[in-house]
Amino acid sequence: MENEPDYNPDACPECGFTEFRTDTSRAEISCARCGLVIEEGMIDQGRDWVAYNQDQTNKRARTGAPMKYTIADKGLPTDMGSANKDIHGRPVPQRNLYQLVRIKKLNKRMRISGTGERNLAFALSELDREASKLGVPRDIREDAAFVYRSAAKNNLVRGRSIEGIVASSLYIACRRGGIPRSLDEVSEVSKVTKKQIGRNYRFLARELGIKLDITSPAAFVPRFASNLGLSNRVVSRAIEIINESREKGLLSGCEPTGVAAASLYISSVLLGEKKTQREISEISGVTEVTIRNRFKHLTKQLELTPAFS
DNA sequence: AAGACGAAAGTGGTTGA
DNA sequence: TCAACAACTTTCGTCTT
Repeated sequence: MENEPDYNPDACPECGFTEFRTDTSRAEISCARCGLVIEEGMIDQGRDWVAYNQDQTNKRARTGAPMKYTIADKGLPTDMGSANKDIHGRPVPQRNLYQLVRIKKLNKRMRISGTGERNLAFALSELDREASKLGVPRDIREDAAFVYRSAAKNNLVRGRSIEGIVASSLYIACRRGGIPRSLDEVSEVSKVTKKQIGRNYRFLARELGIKLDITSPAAFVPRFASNLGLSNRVVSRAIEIINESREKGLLSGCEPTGVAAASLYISSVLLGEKKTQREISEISGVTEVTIRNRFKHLTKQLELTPAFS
C-alpha cells in the first residue's frame, strides 16, 4: 500500500496539469496534456438518457427502483412456509384453506418458474462479478445483460454452459460499446477458455443478428501505454503507425493486441522513451516473439528500418 | 547480466480444392 | 473433408551491449 501513488484529483501525478479528459466510452479519465490515464474502469455516474424539456425529464427519470436487465427477480422475493398457520401461529380456518393453498402455489410458480429464473439469476450475478473485475462501466453491463437475456429467450443457452454464454455476452457488449477487452482478458476473469468464448460469441452474434465491427489495434494503445507509463506523444505516434499500416493492408489476419504492442514498441524507440519488448509483452499479453515478428514486418513494410540500425 | 534476435516445433483457425 | 497456410506460442541457444 505504501507504493500506491496518491490519487490527487486536482492535478496529474505525471505532469501536474489540472485538466482532465473523460472518455466515457472507454471508461477512462486521462490527463488532458500528457495523456496519463488517471483512472480506468470508472463507473459512469451520469444519466443514460437525454431530455430536451421538462416533460421528457418527467417521463424519463427513473427514481426508486428502476427496471434493470441486471436484476433477475427485481429484488422482491417472498417466501411462504409450508405449515398452514397464520402469522400468529394459529391454524388457518378451514374456509380459508383453499385460498391459502392457491396463493402458495401461485407464489411458488412466480418465484421459481422452472429452472429458467434460477439460471438467469446465477448468470447475472456471474456477469456482474466478471464485469467488475474487468472494470466495465454500467451501461456496458446492462448491454451484456441484455444480450444474455436475448440469448436465453431464443433458447440459445441450452446445451451450452451458462458461464460461456455470460462471458461471450460481456465480450460482445464490450466490443459493441467500443471498450477494448481482448478474448484473453475476458477468459482470465471468467475461467472459460478463450476458444469457447470465441466460438460462443460468433454463434451469438450470428443467431441474434448482431453486427460487430473488427477491433482496431488503436483501441488498445492508450490503455497499454498508460500501464507502461508512456507519454501521449508515443500514443499518437503508435496510432499513426497503425493507421498507415492499415492503409497499406498490412494488418489483416493479425491480432489487434499484437499490432498494438508492436506499434507501441516502435513508437517508444523512435521517440526516445524506449520500453523493452518484455515490458510491453507483460502488459499486453502478447509474447516477445510475436512483438518481434510484427515489429520486423511493420518496420520493413513502412520503410522505417534505417531508424533501427 | 540483460536485452534482442531468431530457429524449431507445436497449436488453433482459415481457406481453397 | 482434407491439406496447406499464416499467425501465434513456448522453449532455447546465440549474440551484443
